[in-house]
Amino acid sequence: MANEKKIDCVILGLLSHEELTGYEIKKRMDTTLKYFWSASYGSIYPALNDLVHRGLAAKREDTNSKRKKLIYTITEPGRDYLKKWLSLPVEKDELRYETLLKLFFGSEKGEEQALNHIEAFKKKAEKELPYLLHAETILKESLHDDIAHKYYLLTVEFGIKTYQTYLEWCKEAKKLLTGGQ
Amino acid sequence: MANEKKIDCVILGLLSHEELTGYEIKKRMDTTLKYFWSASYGSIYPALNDLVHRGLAAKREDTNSKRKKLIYTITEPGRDYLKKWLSLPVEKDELRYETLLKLFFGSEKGEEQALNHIEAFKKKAEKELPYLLHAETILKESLHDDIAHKYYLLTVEFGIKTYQTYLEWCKEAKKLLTGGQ
DNA sequence: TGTATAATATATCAGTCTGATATATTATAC
DNA sequence: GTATAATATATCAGACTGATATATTATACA
Repeated sequence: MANEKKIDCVILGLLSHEELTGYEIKKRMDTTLKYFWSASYGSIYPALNDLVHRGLAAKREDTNSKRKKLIYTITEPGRDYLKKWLSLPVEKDELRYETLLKLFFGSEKGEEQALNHIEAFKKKAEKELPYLLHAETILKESLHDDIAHKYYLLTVEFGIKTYQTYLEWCKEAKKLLTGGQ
Repeated sequence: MANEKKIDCVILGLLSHEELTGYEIKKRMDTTLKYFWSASYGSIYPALNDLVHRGLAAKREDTNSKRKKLIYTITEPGRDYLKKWLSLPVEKDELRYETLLKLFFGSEKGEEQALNHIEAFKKKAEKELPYLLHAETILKESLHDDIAHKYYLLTVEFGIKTYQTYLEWCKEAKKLLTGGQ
């Protein structure tokens, strides 16, 4: 009961908002959710088949479009399953930063290498921030159009705050390494 | 060449500082590294055997202690392997927060449930912060005793800054949900 | 009009890693 | 004296990634 497969829950979550193909689910992962979650095709497609088997999602072929397309929707049991999972306490929040790992063992290679990793980390944060700030503007404007927007905004604000903190840390980290005090 | 197994690199990193048993490696993971990395016994023990096979680590039995103990050390090829990995660019920094996932889909269950998840998240951050602040003090005091301490401090400062930001976000998130905007 | 390239779409698989479990010994608390 | 915690190694089913395969449709541009 406590160990729902995460991939099932994310997919049902996305399907609770709109009907989607496997390909579109992957796109949502790589754009909207990527700041706090990710998933590969290797888990999405098998999970979709499994969800249909268990009656939590329904599959239909799109006859309108020329391209072969399998569109998935959430069922009532699927919505119940999602709600149950949402009300269970969070099992795990995990940060897995290779950058910090390489810095932790950094004395083996020295300051220059460490500074390179910090610079690369800084560039990634600088690149992502504009997207989050743009999402913030859009969501604030349309906050009352859809109840869900408030919840999206929560996660966007988290991203903005943490990325800004990352940039501050980069500055301090460089100072610490280059011996400035 | 580009795809070194992460578990091998972390273990070699830890062994580059001191000789360790598999059990002690797991303890380092669960205390020092847990803020940005994790690993299970199911990957540690097989990896240790593999590292010995490839000549990157050496194993010896501890004859002093009464308890059966297998102590691992890093070899010169192992140190070369570690240095090579440290100089390669970071492949992936990943944040995987179930809390944000549940908040993103939060409209399905409503504000109360979302506030519960935020409260639990806050408590976790509040619980971890003192350990990081304590580590900061210790490391700052002993900064010149060991070159490695500067690099440890880098990761501790990252933890402190991000956890403090999490707490600020919790406050804002609650305000946003309870309509105080 | 042809054609190269990008985007859409589904699917599979070897290999990595987790979480759980099993087993056994030694130290500590009461 | 004995229950419990800590030390120590090991294995395995199942989850998930990253890569790859395959095919179709849309777009760019010459």
